[in-house]
Amino acid sequence: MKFYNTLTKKKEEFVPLEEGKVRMYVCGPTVYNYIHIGNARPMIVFDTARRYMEYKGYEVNYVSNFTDVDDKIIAKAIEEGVSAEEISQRYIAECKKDMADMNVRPATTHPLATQEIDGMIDMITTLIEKGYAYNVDGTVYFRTRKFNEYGKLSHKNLDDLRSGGRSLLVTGEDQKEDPLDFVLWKPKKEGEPFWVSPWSEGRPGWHIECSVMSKKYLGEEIDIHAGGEDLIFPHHENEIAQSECCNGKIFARYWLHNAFLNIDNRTMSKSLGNFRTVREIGEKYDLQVLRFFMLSAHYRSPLNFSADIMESSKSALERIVTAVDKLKSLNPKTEALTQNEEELLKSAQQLREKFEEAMDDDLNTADAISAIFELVRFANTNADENSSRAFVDAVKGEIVELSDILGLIVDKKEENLDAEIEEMIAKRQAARKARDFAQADAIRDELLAKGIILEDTREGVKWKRA
RNA sequence: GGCGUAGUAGCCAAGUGGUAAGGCAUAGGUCUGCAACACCUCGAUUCACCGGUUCAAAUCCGGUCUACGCCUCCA
Repeated sequence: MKFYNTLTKKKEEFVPLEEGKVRMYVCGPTVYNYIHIGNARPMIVFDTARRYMEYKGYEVNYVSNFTDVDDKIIAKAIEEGVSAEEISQRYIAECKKDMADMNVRPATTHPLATQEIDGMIDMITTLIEKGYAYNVDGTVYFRTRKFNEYGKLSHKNLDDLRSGGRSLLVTGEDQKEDPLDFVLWKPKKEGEPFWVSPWSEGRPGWHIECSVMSKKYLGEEIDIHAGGEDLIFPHHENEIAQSECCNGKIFARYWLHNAFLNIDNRTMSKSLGNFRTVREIGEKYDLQVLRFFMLSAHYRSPLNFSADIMESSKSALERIVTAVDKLKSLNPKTEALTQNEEELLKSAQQLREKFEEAMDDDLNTADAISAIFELVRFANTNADENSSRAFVDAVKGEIVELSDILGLIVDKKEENLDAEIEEMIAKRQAARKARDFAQADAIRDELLAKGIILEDTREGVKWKRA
């Protein structure tokens, strides 16, 4: 299994620190609103990475935080006249709902920044003792020039950064020894939540949170650290600086970053006002469709979101679900595999190999999905009422299992219809038998109005929800 | 200004030196009372453009154009 490592700019064979185990940290959202579909991309992509590694037999310790103290949360709390905690608790709950609907599994641990303040104070203390940080009137800064590997992840050099075209000066900048120094601890402003520290009553900087939570739940050295590409600089660069200076060890071996999601070819941003929440998409589509859409491109390629592409994703996903439905509705007359079927299953096996090769190659989910579609074609062509039960089950199992690795649910649970609707379907069948097609079509239209689509297949009447 | 991506059929998207996967949409056909589903068939002599290397390039090198990202809170 290979991953593209931002640190080395190469695809590298994945070798965990401890055989059979993976320690993985994914930067989670700041919870001040419903998550948007840009937040959803890393969640889906790295959840898929986790599922695949588990499929390969690894035990994955997957940690993803919620940043629950931050300017935006405080601003929202003031706006609503409630506590910051109330805001963060509310949106953590909503986020978990969205994750469940996208079939993103809960992390092994979801730490909260506000629950880890002691660890942050400890780490900052150590950094000061070692000379990597300094306190100016209650604000603690990290001394970037003291860490000579600073820039190794984003491949920037400090001189370029200092002489960049943009001014790095912001409020309070004159206190810093160097413009690139960043905040580890800052004093509270009036009305803000705060914690007591040796330097001031205040709160931690954003970067220190992830360093501390990663260390506490995964250890000083971890295998994989992941997140959106915008986090490379400064967030992840700063995490490396903090953790490596504090612990004296390599922080993370593999750095994985997903590319951005655009909307109608434009960056999603607050200023453009074009960001879309997962909740909003969920009102129109099953979020499985969103998941399918996200996985239809490679995670390191920019992905464009539009209504048309969602529609085509919906149709594509339906093709897989329909094929599985058809397999489930078959009533095989024989049980055991025939020799011919045994041969056929070997070619199905090759598609699983194609799937694995794709996933092994830096999570090429687009190629992996194409293997599933080839399996669908295989099923549609080769499985029918004359197939044995063993064959039908094996083919169905392949499609369902591979889809499940991608977190796509294609084996929908049987749903019971109302007695009333069942009766209408029976009535329509009677009408068809009597060749009263006008009546049959009228009933079909009536059901359609209720959101039930009927299909007369060779295996009998089937229905699905619109 | 610095760093870095991308440009493959109407659309989405794999492929990174050996002769263009897959999906959606469209069209024709088989099936069907009709519809839907399913299946079959059809589409790039060609991979933004111009040069170069090579027996061989969408893939490597140089240049041009276009779009985009990070450097600033944002996944």
